[in-house]
Amino acid sequence: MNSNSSSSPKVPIPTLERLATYLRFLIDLEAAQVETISSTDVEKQTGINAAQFRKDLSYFGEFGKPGVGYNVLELQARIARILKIDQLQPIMVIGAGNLGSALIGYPGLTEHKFHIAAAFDRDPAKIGRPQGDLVILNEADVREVNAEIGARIAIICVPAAAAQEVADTAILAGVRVILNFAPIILKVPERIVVRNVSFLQELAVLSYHLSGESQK
Amino acid sequence: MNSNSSSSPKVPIPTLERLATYLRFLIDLEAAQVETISSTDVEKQTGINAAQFRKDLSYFGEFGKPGVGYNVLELQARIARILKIDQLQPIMVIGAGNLGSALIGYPGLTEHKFHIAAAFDRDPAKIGRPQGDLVILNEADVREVNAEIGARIAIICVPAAAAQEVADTAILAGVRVILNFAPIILKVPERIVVRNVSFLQELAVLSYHLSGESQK
DNA sequence: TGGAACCTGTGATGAAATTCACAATCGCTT
DNA sequence: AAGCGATTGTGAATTTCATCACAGGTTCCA
Ligand SMILES: NC(=O)c1ccc[n+]([C@@H]2O[C@H](COP(=O)([O-])OP(=O)(O)OC[C@H]3O[C@@H](n4cnc5c(N)ncnc54)[C@H](O)[C@@H]3O)[C@@H](O)[C@H]2O)c1
Ligand SMILES: NC(=O)c1ccc[n+]([C@@H]2O[C@H](COP(=O)([O-])OP(=O)(O)OC[C@H]3O[C@@H](n4cnc5c(N)ncnc54)[C@H](O)[C@@H]3O)[C@@H](O)[C@H]2O)c1
Repeated sequence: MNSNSSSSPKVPIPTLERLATYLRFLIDLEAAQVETISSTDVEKQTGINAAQFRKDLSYFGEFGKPGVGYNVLELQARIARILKIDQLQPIMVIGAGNLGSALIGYPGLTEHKFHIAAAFDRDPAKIGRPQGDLVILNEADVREVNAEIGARIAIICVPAAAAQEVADTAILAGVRVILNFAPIILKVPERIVVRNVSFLQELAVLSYHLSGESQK
Repeated sequence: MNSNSSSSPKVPIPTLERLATYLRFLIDLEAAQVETISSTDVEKQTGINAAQFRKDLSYFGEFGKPGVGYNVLELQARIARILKIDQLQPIMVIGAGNLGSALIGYPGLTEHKFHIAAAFDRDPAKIGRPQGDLVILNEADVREVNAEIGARIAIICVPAAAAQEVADTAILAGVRVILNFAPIILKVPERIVVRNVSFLQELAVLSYHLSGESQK
């Protein structure tokens, strides 16, 4: 049921997930004026196995120098390139409620070259309201607006009952990948990639780990 | 770097994650007044492989009846029990900014028997302010307050720079597992389980999938 | 009562991801 | 210019996870 549409050498999804972690880490290293880092340093500071780090990178070429390590700035740039966030990546947010608003105001996105180009809602009370740098637009105009901004990423922050519908709309408007916060499994065409974020799922796993001896 | 501190029969983490999905699904089925469901139905409606579903459950005993399937209510109850959310599970939220506020107001938590018992912040402008059913408390009082409420789960919604510090505080206050939203890798004792939620990571994976031929 | 349709639980098998382990390379020191 | 410690990149080994496939239950109906 999955998504490896194009690329040839089949990069593991967990590798991609870690890539984002590395990028974050490298940005912090840059801020700390570290110029070079070795895979063992990475392991010490992030807990990610050194060989794992090297292998992850090896899917995309050679990045380091034996005996020395990796140049922080260069590696940062190359990872950004791989993830296609070396230049601003436009995103649309659908649903400007509690969660959508938090995202719209989140500066971390910009730091990683994600740019919320438009936010939509269906509630007349919200449409037209300024929110951060944006004005909330009418969800009915998704298609028309996206013809201009060309977002291929949509973030869905509407209630579960509306999620499938707005996903369909977004796809019609040219969106190719979706980050879904609604607790529902979206049905989408093969070519569309969806990732779900579920706080409940995370909490459930944690709760499970509250092992046997409840009070101590 | 990881978390499988205790349990004996070694349940795969992905299984635990799916358990929460099943629970959500079963709640929706209950609302739709479905009484019984088979693993093949689950596959049809969620996309999760039927054998996977059965195997996931098999780690915890036998739940179904051959030829019939699973009783929705019973399975729901048993999964909730496994995940320790069969009765209200108290949680503390630290950081009542954009994200923390969204969580505090999120009704989905209650539906899954998670209960935000207290929310803390350090900003004097926020302390004392009502928020949903709660009043924001002073972060300096985490320990004292938790002696009363006994939360073992903490959700960290403070800026990265403060995250390690509040994690330490939470652990001192008796917290055993942490859901961390700050983009930083927390250093915690072995026995503490941490899960990180990173929107940036999710977006990065999606962005990667915007394959080759950029404009169409 | 017997047989067909339908399901579960699980050992066996296969696929994917992680980790190991080592030859090859680099820069420094003498 | 040769030797050494550090570090990379990557096949091979290992571990973890997903799927297959089937022996047994269960129900229904004739
Ligand atoms: N708030 C949280 O902490 C949280 C946590 C996890 C998951 N979620 C999920 O995220 C989603 C949004 O949560 P929230 O708390 O922001 O809810 P919310 O009710 O605050 O916001 C939902 C917004 O979507 C808008 N909306 C409804 N139908 C729409 C449509 N068809 N088109 C466009 N906009 C539409 C509403 O007007 C509202 O502004 C929900 O599915 C929720 O389950 C929220
Ligand atoms: N907003 C988002 O959409 C989003 C998305 C992903 C990740 N995050 C991460 O979540 C965290 C919170 O994000 P946010 O948008 O809510 O930020 P925010 O600035 O709106 O809120 C942070 C809150 O933490 C409080 N705080 C700071 N130091 C504290 C301390 N020591 N103890 C207690 N409270 C303290 C601040 O007073 C503030 O109220 C950040 O780490 C951010 O990177 C946010």
